[in-house]
Amino acid sequence: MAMKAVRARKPLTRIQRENRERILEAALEVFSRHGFRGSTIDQIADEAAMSKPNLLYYFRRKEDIHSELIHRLLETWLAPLEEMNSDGDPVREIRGYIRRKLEMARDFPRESRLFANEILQGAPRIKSMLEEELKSLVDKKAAVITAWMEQEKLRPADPRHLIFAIWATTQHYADFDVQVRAVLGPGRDGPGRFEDAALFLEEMFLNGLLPRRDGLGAEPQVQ
Amino acid sequence: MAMKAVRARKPLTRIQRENRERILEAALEVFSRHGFRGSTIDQIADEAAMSKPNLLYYFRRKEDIHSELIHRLLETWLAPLEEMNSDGDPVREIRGYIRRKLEMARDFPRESRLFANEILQGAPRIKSMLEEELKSLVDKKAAVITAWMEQEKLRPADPRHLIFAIWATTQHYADFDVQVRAVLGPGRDGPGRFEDAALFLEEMFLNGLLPRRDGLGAEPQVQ
DNA sequence: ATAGCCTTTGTCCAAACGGTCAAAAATTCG
DNA sequence: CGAATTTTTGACCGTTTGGACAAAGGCTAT
Repeated sequence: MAMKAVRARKPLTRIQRENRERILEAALEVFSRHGFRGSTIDQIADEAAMSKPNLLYYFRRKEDIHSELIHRLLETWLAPLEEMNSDGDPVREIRGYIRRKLEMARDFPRESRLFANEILQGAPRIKSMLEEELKSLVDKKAAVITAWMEQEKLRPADPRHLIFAIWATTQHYADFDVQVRAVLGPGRDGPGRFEDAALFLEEMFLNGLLPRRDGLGAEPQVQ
Repeated sequence: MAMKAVRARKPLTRIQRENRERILEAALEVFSRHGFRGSTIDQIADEAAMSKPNLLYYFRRKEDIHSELIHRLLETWLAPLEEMNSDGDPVREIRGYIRRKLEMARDFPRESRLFANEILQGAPRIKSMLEEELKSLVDKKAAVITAWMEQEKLRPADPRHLIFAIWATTQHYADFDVQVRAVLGPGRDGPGRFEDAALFLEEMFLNGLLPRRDGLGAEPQVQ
């Protein structure tokens, strides 16, 4: 009986490392546009310039590729929030978080869309991770924000909805990129788009839309 | 002589009206979860409790169903922004817009996800509508907001990015519902979720996070 | 060089897919 | 009623899909 080696714990060869990366890169491109069900192995193989059986030599099932992508993504995804430091200046920390998330939307739009696709479809593959890891991280950071508010360094507000708002506004520039470009039009569209967004969001989250009533007239200084 | 539009060939029968609605309702459920490519006619027929050939008697192609849904949606979708009135009080108008959008996220989450799916996939079917109708509506309302800012009724800010921020934050509660629920957990989750969101967003958009420095309230002076 | 493993490919398959069609069943209408 | 029309269905078709497999082609260490 010919034994098919169980690809379990052997170290990866150079070719294996290279080709797995090529496949994951191609799969990110495809999955992020069409979602899991809307993507085909043929599309991915095509994108990776590889034959389908060859691709299936590296990943036995379509789902394995998707699973690997999603799991890698989550680490990266939580990092910016992890970085928010309870010892820092609240305004600086929140501004930094907004900036980091916006940079991720700019530099990793496919990852953002991959994630959005998964959530839109009901997060069938990562629901438990959301309920455990993500929830506990948000709980932790919500407590930090609440403490800041109790020290009256920030206005009182629901910290969880604040986090949602930061997620929503920043990821919007990756996930709804087509719409953003369409609305801004060829004139206003361009690389400066993210700079404008950053300026707007920082101002918005910190000061809101109401005119200031302190009679000082200057923009708010942050320590 | 002008001819009657092709459309008006025959009036729909009662059964046609009923079944077309049943199909569209089922298709909304399916498309909003899986996107166009990820959905199958069988799924939709199943959801509508109808045989596939029967369904195809009412809509010749899968794309026709999707197209009908998307076109119906867009009218509803633009309405809340249309309602924003340049004669009204800016704060009241913006607050009203946020509230209306949030109500839509609460009452029509499937429509929101259908739209999100379409945009995520690059808006292949509605790109031109975004560039024309949506863009011109946003341009119009951006001008209104700009005027408010010039009258110093609002702080100066990019009106288009403000509109994006309102879209993003409100639609988030429909599109990322699974994530929101997971993070809030069984305790904080519930119908009150949207009420909390509304309170947070209104406060956030209008006042921001910084403590007030107008010396009128009980909060401490900084500097 | 050559044995032994790693990699690639052509071929194949069963299921799922979008869609057709003719005929049966139900409805409408004179 | 019965005829005309509309609605429903089972059977079917060509294509696409995820995946299996054995055989062929490379690579590398001895």
